[in-house]
Amino acid sequence: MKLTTKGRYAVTAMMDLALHQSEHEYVSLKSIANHQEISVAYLEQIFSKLKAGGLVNGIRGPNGGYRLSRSAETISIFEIIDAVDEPIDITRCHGKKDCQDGEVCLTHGLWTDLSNQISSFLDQLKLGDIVQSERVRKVAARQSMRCTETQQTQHVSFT
Amino acid sequence: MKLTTKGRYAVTAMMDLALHQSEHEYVSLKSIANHQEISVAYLEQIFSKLKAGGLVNGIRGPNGGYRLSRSAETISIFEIIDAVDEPIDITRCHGKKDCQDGEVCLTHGLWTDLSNQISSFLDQLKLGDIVQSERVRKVAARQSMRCTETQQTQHVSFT
DNA sequence: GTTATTTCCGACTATTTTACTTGGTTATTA
DNA sequence: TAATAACCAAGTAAAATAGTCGGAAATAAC
Repeated sequence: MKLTTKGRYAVTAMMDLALHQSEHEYVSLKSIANHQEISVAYLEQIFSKLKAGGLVNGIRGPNGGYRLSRSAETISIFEIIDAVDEPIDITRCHGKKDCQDGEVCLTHGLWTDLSNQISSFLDQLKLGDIVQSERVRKVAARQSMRCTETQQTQHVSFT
Repeated sequence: MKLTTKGRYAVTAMMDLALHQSEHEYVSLKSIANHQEISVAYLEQIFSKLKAGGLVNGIRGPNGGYRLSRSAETISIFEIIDAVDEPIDITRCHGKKDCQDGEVCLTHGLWTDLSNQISSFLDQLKLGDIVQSERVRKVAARQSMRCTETQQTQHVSFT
């Protein structure tokens, strides 16, 4: 798996859903866009993948929007990132194990170990855990108050 | 930190050094290039960073090349990757903690936790550990026998 | 039934990053 | 003096990323 801004946006947006879907039946992308300073168009792209991954349900029209398809406690961060970022394998030989003369490459095991390490960490972490945390609740409360402000361009460097 | 093919090449090249510096006083980039199917020019770029990071010593001229500056047991995989790949911070706000109205962003803690998780895993892993492994030794032995073969282009997808 | 809202969808584009190559210079040994 | 090999700066092609744009279809409110 890969970690890009798209993946981070996805996690942030899913947290926004988890935090606000008690207030409104469905949460619109517009409101998420306001909270998180991501364009609606880009959120659409992200949510089409989240929907394809079965993580959210969407309905159209006025008062429409999205909901989590399951409880936040059962959705892992891994699932979210995995749904939006292209899967990649960290190994040089694409997991084929025959990158060099039909044998595994020198560092094959190292990269698969690392990959597993990251995946398992993110899979243990549930959306619900993060939403629970006190700090997140505070930030969310603050964000609710300031929904329309000048957009800052975020120059993000993690690809 | 970032994980790119350059970082993987660096680790692989460092392993090659560790495996062969007992045979020759200094190991040339040419020989590494033959073993690992990386161009000498690209290896030069990588080694200039490894040298700047204090991980290797190089000397010029015939029979010249590189050596590990310390024992393989004391060099971590983290150090190697950190030396060649641009450092990046995984958080949206560049670690400033004031990405939104002077407070931390919604998922700030999540990304720093993940970043720390990855770094600590890679820092515990020493070059020596990997060289020790039986499998690696076997692959290295095989590679020693086939130093001049047609170059395969490796289409790597982990950025 | 018309209008506003919102998801849905495909294609397009600018920028950045990656993964190299090229063309030299300098040091060292034989 | 010739060969070898590190050293260095800059350039480049391809890929990936981070979006935008223009519409179409569904639904609710009026």
